[in-house]
Amino acid sequence: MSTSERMLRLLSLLQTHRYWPGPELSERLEVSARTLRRDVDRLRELGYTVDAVRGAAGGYQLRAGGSLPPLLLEDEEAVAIAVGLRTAATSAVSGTDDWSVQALSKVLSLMPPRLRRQMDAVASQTDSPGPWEGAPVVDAAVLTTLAQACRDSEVLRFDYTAREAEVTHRRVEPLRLVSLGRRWYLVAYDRDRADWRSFRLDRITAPEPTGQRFRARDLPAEDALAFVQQGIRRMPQRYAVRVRVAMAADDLAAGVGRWGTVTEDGEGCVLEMNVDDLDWPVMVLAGSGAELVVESPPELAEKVAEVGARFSRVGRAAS
Amino acid sequence: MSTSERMLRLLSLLQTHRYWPGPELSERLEVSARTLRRDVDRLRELGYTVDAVRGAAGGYQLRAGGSLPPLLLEDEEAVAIAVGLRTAATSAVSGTDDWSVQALSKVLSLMPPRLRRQMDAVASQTDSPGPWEGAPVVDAAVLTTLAQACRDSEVLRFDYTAREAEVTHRRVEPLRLVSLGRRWYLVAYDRDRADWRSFRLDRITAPEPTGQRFRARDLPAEDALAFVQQGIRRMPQRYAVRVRVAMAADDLAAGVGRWGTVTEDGEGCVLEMNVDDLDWPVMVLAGSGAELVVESPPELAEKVAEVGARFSRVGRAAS
DNA sequence: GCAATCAGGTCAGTTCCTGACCGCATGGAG
DNA sequence: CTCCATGCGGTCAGGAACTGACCTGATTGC
Repeated sequence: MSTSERMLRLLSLLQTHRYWPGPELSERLEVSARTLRRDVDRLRELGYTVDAVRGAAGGYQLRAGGSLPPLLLEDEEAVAIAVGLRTAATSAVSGTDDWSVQALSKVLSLMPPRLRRQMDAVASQTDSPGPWEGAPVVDAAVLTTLAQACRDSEVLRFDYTAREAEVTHRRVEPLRLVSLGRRWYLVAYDRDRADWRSFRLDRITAPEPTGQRFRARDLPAEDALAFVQQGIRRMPQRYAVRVRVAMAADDLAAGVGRWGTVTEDGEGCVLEMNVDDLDWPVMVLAGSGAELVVESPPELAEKVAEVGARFSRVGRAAS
Repeated sequence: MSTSERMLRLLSLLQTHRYWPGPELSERLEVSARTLRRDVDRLRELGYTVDAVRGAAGGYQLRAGGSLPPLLLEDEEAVAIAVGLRTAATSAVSGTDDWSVQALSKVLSLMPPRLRRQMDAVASQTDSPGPWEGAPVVDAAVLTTLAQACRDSEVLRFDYTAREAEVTHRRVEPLRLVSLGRRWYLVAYDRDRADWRSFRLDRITAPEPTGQRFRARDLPAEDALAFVQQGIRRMPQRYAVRVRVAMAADDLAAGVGRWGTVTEDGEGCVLEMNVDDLDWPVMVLAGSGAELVVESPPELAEKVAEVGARFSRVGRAAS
């Protein structure tokens, strides 16, 4: 076994189990105890923090250091990571979204096929179609394909379904992925139209990297995010929800989380949220079990009334 | 720079960018082109699949091989992974949950403090208090602390809030984490009570590894999962939901996802789900916008009627 | 055809790695 | 307190492995 390989195996061992007695390590690596000590020293010189406990029942332990060591993962751990990243990236909720995509595409491009199949199997059972969001869910495969094409400056082909439902074929030079609101956009130079465009990812189908690389052009905007924002005439409609609820502020806040603010107000409290989709506030209100008054928007009042009427009919029919 | 370090840097470079021209690599690594070729050979001998494209504009490329190479991550990628795993693990939805925990505890224990802080910051903005689940959310810190204690066979101390709200102090030998339904349990040998117990994680506070290690005992059960199942007298109440809905099966299925099955039935369709919590089916039904008949359970019919009545009152008050 | 790239053989010099030995420091168990 | 298992590090000599330089081919795109 070469030295490099041995170092990797040592790192791997130190990552799986907290304490390793020296003799056990040296036996596993098939080297003398002296060489093991030298290997540990080498790791330390590389910047990894290896604690050592002396005395009887002592041993070695890898501790968090200044930088992240190369992660040596079991197959199942890798699958778990991929699945987690997949849902994180496709739901596009947080501020880490684009890094999630980057990490995902890195992991995916390195995962052997059998692990990728395993991941698909798990993900197909896991992917919850985000109950609260009406936003279209992005296909993870599309996302990673585009991310890799951006990273590699590779010309890309895909079909695009524009607003009017006409499907067009595109050949573009992809620049960057942007996540805005709950949507993903691809900023790319359209070769056939000879201009920059932004594409909604949920309207892209059958993306194919061509293998052909290109030199980056100048984007006529501050950055990709700005370009997308310029291009969007009408932002997705947002509702400013304001509802008076007859219950303790704390109890309501527990069910709402960070997607709304709850303020006390006399006997009850006031719930304020900004949402794209009225289903989620409706659910919160239904679950609250408390009397309420919808102050705005009118659409929510209508929706509540509609649900009330419909559910009342159910009540009569089923009783 | 030592050979081992150089190999790691080469792997890292190959992981970040798809194609690398040989001369650029050899320059970055500060070695001759010949040595670079030898390094690539070494990688191949270690089992990694490095593709090479000859001819002008050729280069090297790391491809998915038989096994996952050590992942060399950027800080932000690591944060994204940790956040993803954290939500995957704490929401305990999928079948990968325990592997998520293991991967998470591995990543966390290796992450330098600054990255962990960064992760906390992001997670605090991200953690959606799972709108659909009434189940208590498990603290990620508790989860990973316990996972590590299990892995390391380390005696653990914590406070436990039993059903009757009395807080007791425990010293246990942790064996394994089990995720059942939407809950996490710790199977451990309680040293003071001299017997095996299972603890609900959402009732554990302030867990502290003592550093003291122990020899594993025999669990009086098939495995940890079986032990937990035996111990739980009353499983969380599950409702078998069956509702007739007057809309196309496909449209409804899109909103329900894998958490229920939709079958066509004459003009409309039938929705069947198994849930712990009736809020989620109520929301699906509210969002459907269609007439419906609740066939079971009666609790759902009551709930629908209650919401219907309450929302109707809102309708009158707001109009 | 030419230029750029990867592939791989050979060789000599040098580096570095290994195992063996040594004495010392540390911490827990008896 | 004493003993023992463990980690720490110095030194040394032999040998393995690495490196760069040089060479010849093969492949690919312009």
